[in-house]
Amino acid sequence: MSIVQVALDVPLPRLFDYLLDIGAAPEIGRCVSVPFGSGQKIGLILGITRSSDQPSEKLKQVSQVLDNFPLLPKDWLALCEFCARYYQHPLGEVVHFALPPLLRRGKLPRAVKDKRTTIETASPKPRLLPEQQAAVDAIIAARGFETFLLHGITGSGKTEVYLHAIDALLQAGKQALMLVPEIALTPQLEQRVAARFPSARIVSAHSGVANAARSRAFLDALEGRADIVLGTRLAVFMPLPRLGLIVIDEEHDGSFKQQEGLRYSARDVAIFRAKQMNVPIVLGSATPALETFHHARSGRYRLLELSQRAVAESLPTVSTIDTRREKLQGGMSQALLNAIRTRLERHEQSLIFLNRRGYAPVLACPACGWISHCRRCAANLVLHLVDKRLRCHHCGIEAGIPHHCPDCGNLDIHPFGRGTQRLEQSLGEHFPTARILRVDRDSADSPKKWRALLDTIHAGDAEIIVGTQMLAKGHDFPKLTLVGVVGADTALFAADFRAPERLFSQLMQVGGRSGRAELHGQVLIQTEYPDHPLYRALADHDYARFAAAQLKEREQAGFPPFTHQAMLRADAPAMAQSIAFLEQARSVANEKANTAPAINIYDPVPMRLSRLANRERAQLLVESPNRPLLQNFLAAWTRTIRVLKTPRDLRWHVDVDPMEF
DNA sequence: AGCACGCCGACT
DNA sequence: GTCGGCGTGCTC
Repeated sequence: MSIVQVALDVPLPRLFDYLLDIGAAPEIGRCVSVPFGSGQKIGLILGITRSSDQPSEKLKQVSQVLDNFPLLPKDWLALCEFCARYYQHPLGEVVHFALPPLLRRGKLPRAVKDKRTTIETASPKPRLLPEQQAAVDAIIAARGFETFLLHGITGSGKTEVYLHAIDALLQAGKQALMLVPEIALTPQLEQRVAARFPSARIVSAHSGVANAARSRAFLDALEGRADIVLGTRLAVFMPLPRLGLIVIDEEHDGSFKQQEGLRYSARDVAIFRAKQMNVPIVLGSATPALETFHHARSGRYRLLELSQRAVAESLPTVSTIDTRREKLQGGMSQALLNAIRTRLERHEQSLIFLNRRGYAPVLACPACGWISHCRRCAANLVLHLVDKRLRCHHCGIEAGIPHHCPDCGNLDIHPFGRGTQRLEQSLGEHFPTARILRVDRDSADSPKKWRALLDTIHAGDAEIIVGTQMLAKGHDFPKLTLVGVVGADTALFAADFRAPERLFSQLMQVGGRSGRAELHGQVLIQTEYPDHPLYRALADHDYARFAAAQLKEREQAGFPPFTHQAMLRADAPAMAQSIAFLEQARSVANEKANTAPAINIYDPVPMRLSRLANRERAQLLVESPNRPLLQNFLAAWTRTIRVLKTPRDLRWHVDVDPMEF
């Protein structure tokens, strides 16, 4: 008779001990069915012991060992353990999250015949430019774990580098894991990979894959039948016994961070995994995350540059339109209107890119350029209209709303970025006969509608497209030669310190949508800050200069990657409850932090009201320049918070390396 | 998170 | 007298 420690899908940060009779040999990684409370649950054996902390009369018997289930490998379990520890999430929940839904419920998918379509002749391997070849050679030559940053401008052929590296790997009998952002996982990419490796078994893992297929893909990967796993962030949990290479395409993309439940960053988990499995990992982007670029500069990652375009297209001309001296017409300048008119005459397409993602509104003075800045830290104050206060989302300091500009006395101060709302109507008024298409979350709220909109654009049935970030990536519009950018300045002075980084990346991508070999592309950015370094760097297509300037600012301000952060968030029916909980959590944190110096605990801050009715959210930031220290602190802190008495309808979570402010 | 137990209001 | 509201406490 032995005792097994079982991970169960319950939000409790511990394992549960069960008796297992001698008839079945206990194995770590084995699925079991156990009695739990009044019911029955599926669990995973993570430990085997002789004794238990629990009194022996409380121990129940394992009901059934699911030995027709594959044994989950040790490295996969270690990956789950890492995530549980790093993201302060119950291990049982992590293990179950990492399993596909069918297996999670103790069911095996029905076996299907291998319906891999045999393609007659593999699609040819294009010749590589010297830079691409050098990158491929460096990746192939890696002995064990090494992190590469493949920094390549739009059109420089990053995907070809991945495919060549994967090719070399497959020939060595290894498996490859390739992660792509949510939206980018289009059938096109799957087809391209499939056409390139006709004899390889490729499996997909993303939310669009049905449950049974996802479970089969998981088993194919686990049992070594799959050669290439292609998927979104959740694919980072696919077990791969012969893993030889990990690729993260568009590594800067926000969709690699899960924003609920287990708040993991698939990019960071993948790096851990590469290290654990001692294999190389390639992070690819035209605009790497500043964290990644910082590591590449410091030599921790190896930088591979692709500076030449592999395709016969020139980069678009990027310039700014100074809107300070001009009365805008429905949010648009005369220069932008003229540029659109020219495109209409030439039967080319224009895209008006609206930057109106939910950036927290900051108060600004249009006369002198004053911005509501926090005097305690490097962040900007956010306008909360509900209670007419200005608040710092970083440190929590508050102030009233000034009646006039504190610098120049101007009475007409208002939230930044106002005035882009009317843009669509006003386009219609200026160009009454033009076919205008709006693409945003409302007009493209289903994949079907989104598809239809893209088809309309491709068919050339739209002359002016008005859209948000949705249009920035993944699609080529052959007749598009003008991108007008409106409302970009909000990101320069947003409360979120990552906003400029995202803006740069988006504008770089959206600019890449315009122009072809024979049709030169143009990007026009309307701004009140035409000399801002971000726009200047963009005009020069100089990511490195922009990144260096941003990193300098981040270092001075003490923001990531020069510090590590975690956010405690709470939501409850009333803001007062959320704040009260965070205050309580802060006071117990302060006690702990006394023994751990170099941990900064800020004040609770109400978040701007969430659209979800009747829940009000607040957050509390914790920082440390020392990651292990922060980790230890968080582990002890969450243990204490869990036993605090809280209102029934209050929920809280910890977000490690948060991306939302 | 479920799910049971438990102690106070309107009902076949 | 009971059915049922959801507060609180436990799950090896």
